[in-house]
Amino acid sequence: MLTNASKYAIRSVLFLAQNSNIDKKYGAKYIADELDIPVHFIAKLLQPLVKKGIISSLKGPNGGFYFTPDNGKFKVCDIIEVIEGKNIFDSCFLGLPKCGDSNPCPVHHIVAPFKSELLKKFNMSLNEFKEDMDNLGTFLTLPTKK
Amino acid sequence: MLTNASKYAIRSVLFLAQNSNIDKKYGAKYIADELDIPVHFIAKLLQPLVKKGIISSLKGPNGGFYFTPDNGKFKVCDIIEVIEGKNIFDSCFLGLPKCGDSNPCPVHHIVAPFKSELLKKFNMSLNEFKEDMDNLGTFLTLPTKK
DNA sequence: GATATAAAAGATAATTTAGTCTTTTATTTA
DNA sequence: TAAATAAAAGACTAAATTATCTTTTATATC
Ligand code: SF4
Ligand code: SF4
Repeated sequence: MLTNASKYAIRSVLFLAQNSNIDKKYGAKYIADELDIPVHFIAKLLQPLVKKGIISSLKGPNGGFYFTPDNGKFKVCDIIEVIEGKNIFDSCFLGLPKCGDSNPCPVHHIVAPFKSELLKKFNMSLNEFKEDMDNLGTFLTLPTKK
Repeated sequence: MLTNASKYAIRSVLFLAQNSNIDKKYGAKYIADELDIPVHFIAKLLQPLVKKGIISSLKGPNGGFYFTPDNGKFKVCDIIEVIEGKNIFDSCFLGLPKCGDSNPCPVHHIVAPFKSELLKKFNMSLNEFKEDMDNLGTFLTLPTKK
């Protein structure tokens, strides 16, 4: 459903949202180690996200990637869109040509509500999403690491 | 989540389950046209399914692929396993290393029940699955075609 | 038995996704 | 202003997925 690229990107952005700010930046190397992602790969992925404004970065010593309240106005969906190009939630489960509520496949009643719940979640702003994680105690970086 | 290969295979098997029997066989060409799948690709995919016993086939004139009550004892999961190699439902949504009920990611409460429902469905025998489709009026081949 | 038919088998090609490596540019600090 | 640092940019390699093409084998029918 999601490519590795998207998964990596989402986790990285959320890591920055939770742990960084303008005075506390993280290099690609650190993020890669922390989230167990190939260094060069994540470095590439973060570039377009910076360009889009979903995360911030600064070159040079004491530079790195970081997150500002402004960055938090974007949504998880935006990350996916930047990385994948477009609507990843178009192609559905069995890849039928013209299906949907009126022509449901055998798993539509399972897939459709799942999709809409997920989409609702992914349409939250990153700031909200972060709040939620704090409140619900959900994790992205696992406790075993670091 | 599922590769094209799996999707194609599932749809083809279900098509045969619904429409074929030992006296009514369908060639790869027909199936491909009907389900809008590349001919050579589906022909390749069906081979291992026959070998496994999930569908039946006969060479020569009047030959083709078909479905018997015995074939119907297999499950959708078996199709996926044959095509993909193994447990496709292992790798999860955000690809975290050590997550789960006790270390949930932000979407675990959405993904976990979806996964278990889907797995329940895919663990039904193909005979049961077929029954279900007839009863619920769900489709795989769309009415527009043929 | 010869011929036609259709699956089985195998080799190959194209595309997408994943991952790596090198060079350039911006920024800080000494 | 020189050196060090880290992102940005770009070129490249590898692997998996998707798809195509060709040859062989089994079966039915004439
Ligand atoms: S789950 Fe719904 S949208 Fe997805 S393939 Fe089935 S019918 Fe189509
Ligand atoms: S949904 Fe559950 S199993 Fe899947 S990545 Fe999140 S925590 Fe892990």
